[in-house]
This record gives sequence, structure tokens and C-alpha cells, in this order.
Amino acid sequence: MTKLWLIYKTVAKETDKTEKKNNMGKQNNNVKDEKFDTREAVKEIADINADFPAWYTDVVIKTKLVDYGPIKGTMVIRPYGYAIWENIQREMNNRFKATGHENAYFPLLIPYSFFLKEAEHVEGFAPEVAIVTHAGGEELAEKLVIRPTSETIICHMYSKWVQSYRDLPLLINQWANIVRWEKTTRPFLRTSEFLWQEGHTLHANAQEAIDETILILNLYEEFCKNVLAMPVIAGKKTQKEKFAGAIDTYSIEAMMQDGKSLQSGTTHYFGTRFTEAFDIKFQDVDKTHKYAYESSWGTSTRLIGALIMAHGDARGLCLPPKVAPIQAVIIPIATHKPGVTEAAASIKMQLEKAGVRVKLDDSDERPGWKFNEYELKGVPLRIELGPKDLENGVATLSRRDKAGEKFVVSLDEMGEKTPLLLGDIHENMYQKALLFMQSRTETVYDMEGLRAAMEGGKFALAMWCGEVGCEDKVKAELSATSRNMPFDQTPVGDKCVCCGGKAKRKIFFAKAY
RNA sequence: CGAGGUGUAGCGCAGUUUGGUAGCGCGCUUGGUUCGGGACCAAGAGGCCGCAAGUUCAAGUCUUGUCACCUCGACCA
Repeated sequence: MTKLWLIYKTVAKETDKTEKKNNMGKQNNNVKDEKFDTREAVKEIADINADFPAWYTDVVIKTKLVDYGPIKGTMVIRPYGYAIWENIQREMNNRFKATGHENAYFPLLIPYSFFLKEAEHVEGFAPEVAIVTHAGGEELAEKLVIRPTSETIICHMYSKWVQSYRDLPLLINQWANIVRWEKTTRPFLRTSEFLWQEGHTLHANAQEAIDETILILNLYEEFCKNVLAMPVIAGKKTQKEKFAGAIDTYSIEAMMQDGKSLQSGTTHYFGTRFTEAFDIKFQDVDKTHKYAYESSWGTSTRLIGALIMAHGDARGLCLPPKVAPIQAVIIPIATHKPGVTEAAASIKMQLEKAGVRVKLDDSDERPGWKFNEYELKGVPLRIELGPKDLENGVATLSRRDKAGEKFVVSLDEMGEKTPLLLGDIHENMYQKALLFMQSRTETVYDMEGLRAAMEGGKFALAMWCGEVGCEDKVKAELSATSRNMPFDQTPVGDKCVCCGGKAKRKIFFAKAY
């Protein structure tokens, strides 16, 4: 049996001691958690409308992150949560394949020497890589990095695969797990291990690679809108915020209900930085050898976190129908009365025929308990069926996105109406989220305006001079960061929001997860 | 890594000040009555009180050490 020892390398950070002293008195506001009751927690969280709802653990993970010290904040996803991920995978794969991409798989362990080849990349990831030093009972001659991302190992393989311009473009995606030894973790948003997809493509020239970067960014944006019912802001990252090793990084940013921004997907243009480091050359039509141009892009299980925080409410999860593991749940009432069980089974068959993911819950629990249970789980549509309904030839329905409202649909129309309802629920959820984001986005012109926006939990659209010093200042004073620069660069002013100097770019600032 | 906090039943916690039979709520099991918004009655099961050493007639409680977790910073998809 192979034994692995993970060595956690930290980069010592110099700390300003006077600052520490100043902070010492400020820690008294830690209020101890009261008794944990799901209902209470949900209510409380809805009231303060801040931060990550507590019920996500109950519904999606059910346990805390693994309760074992040496592995920091890794994830356990229960079947219900994983089913959401599978739906995300399916929808995303459809889109990748429609745009000519293929799936492949590369190794988990990366030789340390590969990892060292691109300087900026190493510098960016060194603090958070886990390294295998022993295997097979012996110390390894060369250490192995557990992938924090796969650029290096994939480029190593690509260098063997690419010889001619006819081999390009090379459009490959990988579904995999990743380890990044984060200092602070948070379920789904930042875990030391997470699942993701990473696409790595090679192109014959810069423009094609840049086009790919933008193509996928647009794909992500469309995916968030049409699958997750979540509006996002797409744009280019500043040099300060870009990916380690990239020339340009783009992101989609989603607004959570506390007004914080969540980077939900990124795409990168690398130029020839990695292809030069890994010697990926091809012979072009003009007979000369050239380095290929590269892009990479990824989204992760963070998307599940985004869903939870963008759509959740006081009753719990609220899942968009496209990714909901159960799209409709049938709850029979008074099953001992004649006809109820049969009618429920018949509706189930109708819905399955119509392509709806449906569950019939005929367990012993009381109806009231089930109502709450499936609302907590975010099931978009609930179908109640009891003796009173049967008398009238209808079922009583309740939409998760308009919880509380009930309406009836005649039994023989269930098959055709349910898919329409699910579509409408998606649309309503998207509009709600869009309105929320628009209402919490503000254009600001100076630091005071920016400060007010940040303190009010808003996105701030501003002009910026392009200097990293101003980004640093905003971060230091307001603990907010630049999110991205939208493609629509129509100016909203001519002065930098921070220094008042000549503005060059339009940019979003927000507090971020 | 800096500051603060917490480890007691599956989950959430009380008990520690002042040492003296291991408790509560939820959940779980069995039986019954219920069933249109988280039911009720009755009976039950479940504990190396994080770990180790020490003080004591006696330690969940005091002392020392140790392991781990949480929150907030700094860092990051």
C-alpha cells in the first residue's frame, strides 16, 4: 500500500506588529452560536440577509467539511448536492461539444520540475500546493505536486501531440479534482479540494486564442443565465487580479444576496508563455516553426455555492429547474383514502413521460413535514394530491419561487403544463436575480461614493486610471477589490474614482468572496 | 501565520465559577392514535465529557501538556 505524506508549505508573511496591536481590542463581538435548529437558523439568516445561509450544510453536504485536522476544509458532497453537479456537467458538456471541444483526462500528480517551468505560475501557486514527497515506502527522487491546476502537465503532453498547423486548434476539456491548500476555507466557495472543469486549448495564432477566450467567457455567461438563472457581469480582470501566468484573465462575476461578488468562472489568454516554456511548436503553412498560442478556462463546484447564495431564501434552497435533482415532487395526502395512491402514481407516469425529473414521496411522514422538507431542498414545483383534489379532478400545485401561493391544475393536463411551469419558474428566478443585481449596482465618481456603495453591499461601476496603486488603496481602505472591466467601455466620467487622475478604464468594484 | 473562541450522545447545547450518581432539545427504535403547512401519547436505545499526565478519598469540573475545530484578519476559483 502506498503511503503519501503531504507537506504543507507556508510562505511566511511579514506582519506589521503595530497593526496587530491596534486590532487586539476589536474581537469582542464574537457572539456564540445559540442552539442550532434548522428553522431558527434559516429564519435568523434571512433576517440579517448576510453571508452564507446555514442550511446549505444540511441540504447539500449534510456533514461539515471533513472532520479531520490535517486535511483543511475539503469537501464531502452528499448525493443530492452531487446530483446538482451532474446536471451542471451535463448542460456544460452539451455546450462544449457544440463548440467543438472534447473531454480528456490527465494525471493528478505533476512532477515538480514541470511545475517550475513558468516562473509567474510557480510564484502564484507555490504557497498553496500540496506536495507528495514519499511513495511506495520511499522518499521520491523528484517530488510530485498535486495539481492546483493542470496547465503544466497538459502542456507537457501537448508538446508531444502537436507538430503541424493541421493539429490545431486543439480543443480539450478535463473534468477533474484540484487541490489548493487555502488558509481559510468555506464550503463550496473555497475548499482545499474541489471539482471543476478546465479547458486547455492551442491555436495557430494569437487572435484565434483570444477569440477562444472570449467565446468561452460568453458561453459561461449564457450558461449562468439559461441554466442557473443567474445574471453575471462579464469582463476583463486587471493585471493585479489576473491568473498567475496569464497575459489576460476574464471573469464572470455574480452578485450574492449580501451584495458581495462571487467570481463564478474565468478564462485566460496565455499567448505563448507556456508553449515556450514547454516547447510546443508546430510547422505552419509557411514552413516555419512557431510556438502555439494557448487559452485555458474553468468553472468549479463553486457554482453550487453561487446557486445557493444567489437564489436561496428564508425557506432554504431555491434551485433553478434545469439543475434541480428533483424538478417536481408529488406529495399524496391521506394515502389511506381510496384512489389517492393510484392517482399519484398516474401523475408520476405522466410527468416522466414529459421528461420531468419527478419524485413521488409516499413515505410515512406527515404532509406538513414534507412541504417544508422539499422547500428546504429547493424543489421547484410541488404537487399535492389528496381526497379533496380527487373530487375535483385536480392537483394542488405550489411553486418554490413563489412559495405560499397555491393553485390547481386539472389531472389530465399535468403532463403538458408541468414543463411550461418549470420554464416559467426559471424565467421568474432569473428576472428576480437580475432586478436585484441592477438595484444594487451604482455608478460612483469618487472615494466617498465608492465607500458608501461598498458599505451598502453594492457593486460599484467606476472609472479608473489604470494604476495598481489605486486598486491597492481601495483594497486597503474599503476591503473591496476590482472585479472586472466590462466589454462596454462607454465612459461614465473622465476622472479616476480613487486618485482623481485621468481615467482610462471603466471598472467594477465590489467586496468579494 | 496573527488575534480571539470552542471540544460533553447522530446533531445543537447546558453542566466547569464553588470537584461528589452524566443532563436537556431535536433526531433514532417499538407500540398506538393521527395525516390539506414541521403531530401527540407511552415505553426505550444511545457517552473513554478531544487526548495524555498530574493534584485529590473523589475530576466533565482544578493544574500542565497536547491534538483538533470555529470566527476575524492577511492570501486565493
